[in-house]
Amino acid sequence: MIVESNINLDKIDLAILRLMQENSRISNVQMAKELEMAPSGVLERVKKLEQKNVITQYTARINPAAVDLKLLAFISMKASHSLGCTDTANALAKIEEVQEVHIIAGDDCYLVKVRTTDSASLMALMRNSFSKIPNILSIRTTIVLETVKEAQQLVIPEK
Amino acid sequence: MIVESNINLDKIDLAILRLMQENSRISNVQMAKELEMAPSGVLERVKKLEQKNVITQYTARINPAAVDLKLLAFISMKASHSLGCTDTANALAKIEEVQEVHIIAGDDCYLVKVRTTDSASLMALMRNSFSKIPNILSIRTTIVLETVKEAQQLVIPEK
DNA sequence: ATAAATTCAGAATAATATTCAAAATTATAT
DNA sequence: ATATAATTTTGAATATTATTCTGAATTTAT
Repeated sequence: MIVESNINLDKIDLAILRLMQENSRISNVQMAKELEMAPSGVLERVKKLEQKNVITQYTARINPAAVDLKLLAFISMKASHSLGCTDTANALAKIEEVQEVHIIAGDDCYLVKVRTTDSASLMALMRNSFSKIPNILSIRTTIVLETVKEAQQLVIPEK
Repeated sequence: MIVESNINLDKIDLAILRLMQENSRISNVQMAKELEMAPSGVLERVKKLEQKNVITQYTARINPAAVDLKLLAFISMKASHSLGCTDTANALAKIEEVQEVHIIAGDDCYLVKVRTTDSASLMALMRNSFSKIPNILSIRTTIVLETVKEAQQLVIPEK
């Protein structure tokens, strides 16, 4: 999947991205007003941003506590054959409670973000799912006590 | 800000959340079809989910590379007066490149997720912004080499 | 400078959101 | 269990918005 670079995005595109990032249910009419152009023109650009995979998804953010997901943890792991081991990362990614899987530089190899109901369910997850992941040498689990900021918005730079 | 618990959300609410999480630009008509109810009824529920802060935002996910944000890093920090030090966390949260700030249990105190253009801009950020954060004893920066999964979707449990 | 390609505006139509009153359902109190 | 109150849902009417398309304008490449 080829990804377009910033070069192809002009000021209007970036403005659309900022608006959409802030509120993806904004109407074309509203965007058109703010950008001072016709709704049809805005729509055209939005379609292209979707096609070019600049916009990858429209999503609703849901309060995790409201759906009983009260525990957030970061797990970092060492692997036996260091990197190159995409299998391990893919196996981690398949676990649905795993929100993020990063391959990292430094002491450990993988950094994983996990959300579960409580510590008991995290324990269950580790017993049932993590234990089956290949090539793991060691695991260090860090429990989040409080999340002060959790933005998904990107700081979209000027052209 | 009071947050409602799962108890008040019935099966239909959870189904709406799943649909909205998957595609926040889905129409009421489409949701109504899938849920086998009238569009107006769906709308009513959505409004309530917004009011109750179950849905906190509608957002477009943007490919970071497309807007030239190619570097992702996690920074963990030790603080001098351990926790209780909300000032430090708040100061971190104010930095716009900082996407997440978590207060964590364990060796370190804060875990921060940062996104910048490249390592040079991360360096600049650390020099200009992080250096001014109070109460920091030590910093450990972990560079992400590759992100295998980065979901924002929650696994919404059954009623 | 010219031609080609792209982008945009404006109008027409299709689709959707929104509102509201009445009916249905659910919860509550007796 | 029954009556009452409160909430939720529906269905129809209206307002708003999305979408399409063609010609004009702008941009880009030659």
